[in-house]
Amino acid sequence: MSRRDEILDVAVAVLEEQGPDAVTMRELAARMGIRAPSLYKHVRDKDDILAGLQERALIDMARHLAAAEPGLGALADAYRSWAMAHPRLYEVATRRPLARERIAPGVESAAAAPIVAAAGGDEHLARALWALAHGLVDLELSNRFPPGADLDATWRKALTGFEK
Amino acid sequence: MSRRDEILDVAVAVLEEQGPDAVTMRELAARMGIRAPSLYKHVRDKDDILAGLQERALIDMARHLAAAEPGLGALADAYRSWAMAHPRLYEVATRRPLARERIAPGVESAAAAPIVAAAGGDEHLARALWALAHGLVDLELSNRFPPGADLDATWRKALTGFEK
DNA sequence: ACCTGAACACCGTTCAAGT
DNA sequence: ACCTGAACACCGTTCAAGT
Repeated sequence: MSRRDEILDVAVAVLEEQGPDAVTMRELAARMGIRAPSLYKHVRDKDDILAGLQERALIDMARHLAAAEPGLGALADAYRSWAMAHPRLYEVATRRPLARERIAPGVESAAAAPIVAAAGGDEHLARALWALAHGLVDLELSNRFPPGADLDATWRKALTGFEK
Repeated sequence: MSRRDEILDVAVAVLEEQGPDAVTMRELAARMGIRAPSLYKHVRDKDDILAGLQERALIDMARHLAAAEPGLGALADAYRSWAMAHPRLYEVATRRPLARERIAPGVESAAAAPIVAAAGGDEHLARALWALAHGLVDLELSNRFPPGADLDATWRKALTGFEK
């Protein structure tokens, strides 16, 4: 395992245990038993670390979506459950531009593939479905729905428009 | 105009002209001709300023949505066009938990009202529509769609599922 | 090849003190 | 009532130097 991958492992741990503000160069270094400046021998800058987290999130999410049962409902469940299991990682992965030049080719399309398949190949439908799922997840993660809202029912209602 | 409102005016200007990272206590103070510590006499902390921006965004967006022609398509256009006209403000307003205790009561429901009306009072449908619009806007603002994607067509396709 | 200490240019925030 | 300077505890990052 490369030193860069070790740094990313630590970053994931800090992100999930202490939240995004705790992901500092000094904290990552401290967990590895070195000093912050040493990180720059293995990583270009902090943004490079965040791009690495984004890539990992996309890869893991792609695997999770690909493993879902056929059908729009199961895919939607998979999308939501992955996001709820990794809320901080989901935010890091989606609330910033895709670092296309820093992420291995094919990762983006692999994550999109199950959605495109569920849309029967219609790219506009696929984007609409993705936006719908993302919007629901993003608003839930930001606590924007009223406390006590029945979000299962909201998801069901949301999908009715798109079920054939 | 209260000193707090002056600070919020400056914050909006900095946000739109220089981006979110430039919204620092020192920069706001400098634009007002004072020092950063002085801001704390008029504002509790930086989060209070962000909550103020969130409130302003919701109020302005509510007015804009309420002025839309009847019908789902016009409402969706209004949502998207407000967000694209104030992209930074949209992000500040939506990418953080609603500061319910810091925002005047009624602001949240006023912003939601046009969407609930378009949903014929169905709260689940209203949330689904909101999430769909938010997801499309959020992904567009984060540059997540492929360059050159025909997003007008995506919006049209997205809404077909919900038009009666 | 990998790590360090010292340093630079920043942050948000507190507080005693000035007018 | 409003503003200030000095200070504190942080940031990301660079760089010469050490092993």
